[in-house]
Amino acid sequence: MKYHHGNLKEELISSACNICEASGHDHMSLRSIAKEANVSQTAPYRHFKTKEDLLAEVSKRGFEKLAQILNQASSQNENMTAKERFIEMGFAYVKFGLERKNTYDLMHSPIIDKAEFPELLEAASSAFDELIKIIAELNPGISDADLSRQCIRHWAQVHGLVGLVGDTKIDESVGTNAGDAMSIVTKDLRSFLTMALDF
Amino acid sequence: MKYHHGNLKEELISSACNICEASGHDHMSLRSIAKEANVSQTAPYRHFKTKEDLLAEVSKRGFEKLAQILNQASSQNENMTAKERFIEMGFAYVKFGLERKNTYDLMHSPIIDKAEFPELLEAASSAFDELIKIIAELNPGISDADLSRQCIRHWAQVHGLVGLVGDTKIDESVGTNAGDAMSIVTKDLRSFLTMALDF
DNA sequence: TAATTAATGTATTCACTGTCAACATTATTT
DNA sequence: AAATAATGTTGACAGTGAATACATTAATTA
Repeated sequence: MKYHHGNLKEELISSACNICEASGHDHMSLRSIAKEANVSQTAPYRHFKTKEDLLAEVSKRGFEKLAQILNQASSQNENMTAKERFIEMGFAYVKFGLERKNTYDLMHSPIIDKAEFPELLEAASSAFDELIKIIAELNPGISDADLSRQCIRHWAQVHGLVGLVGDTKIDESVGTNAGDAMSIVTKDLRSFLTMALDF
Repeated sequence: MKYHHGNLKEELISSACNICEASGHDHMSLRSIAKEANVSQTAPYRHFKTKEDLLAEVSKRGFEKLAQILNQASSQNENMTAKERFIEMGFAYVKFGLERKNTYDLMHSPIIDKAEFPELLEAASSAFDELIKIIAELNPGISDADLSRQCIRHWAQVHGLVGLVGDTKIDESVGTNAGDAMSIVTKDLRSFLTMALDF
């Protein structure tokens, strides 16, 4: 085995992404990440100033993936109406958030101060821009202020839904009112979104 | 100073609430909590099986406070229409989430497995029930399934908004599209909610 | 009331964490 | 070829949640 790894930074990020998705970011230690790359516990410090730096990179990739997924959802199926593509984006968003919940949690975790990571900020913003595009297309001639309001409104709708479902998913078995309500939604997510994202 | 504290459990919870609100739940150690109560580092283990138990208690109090705030928002001002009271509830919800963001984050943090804490589950559910009441009042004769859908929809709306604003608050200064949009919303939150929570 | 027991506190220790400083090896530049 | 920068390792540090064994006080019971 050679002393210099050659591609350690990339492998650390990839390991971090895997561990995060598999176990959640709170079960994520630099040591375990380093071990998965067969490298000493302090090797990551040659590539990341702090653990937060590495987490920010994982978060950034999450936002990039999300932006890509949203773009796909709206750009493929050109035969659909703008509104249908909008619903598809909403569906893709919630699907992403639920299927990759641990990553999604990290992306919105307060342990990463986004203001300190301009690239992360930009990745998040570019995902948001996908939403702006479709909403603008759906509302020709809308004012900038109203466009902003509608984007926030719909973004908050899907973002909140991911959080709620993720929170209450297990509760279904317990049988609280909230849990019951949630199962009704998740059983037909697309039709729920068609209702919730209506204007 | 006497050996037995007398009211340690309650003081630990209250200290934990304070530290959580002041510094966020990730800067919250059992040791610091114990120190604030002038007690040894292992004393909390006589009252809480694990740290998660204590955090769950803090979270529970947060949900209780939230339920109380929502109830107040709808029950005071009997002169308002149901719809106006509904908007007031939404406003009170977002206000709570933003003003006590660290507590709100803990309440929705995945580090606490709500399924393991029935009392926490019930506190969260009782906050949700406040929403059910007003939505049912607003839609007389609504089916149970539709009632669920509307509750989830509006709950997700305000929950998502708290998350988004909390996430992007600092970004305003950076001037991303998302940050700009957010400031438009927060400058007149009540009118935004009047739009976003409309049917 | 006196003795026993349960409740509630402390001291010590453990494995694990992020991080730093000092040192080793290899790649790159001069 | 020599000097330097990049990238790796070892060992240590303080802080963490938690377990164990022990000390003190409160509550129960004979």
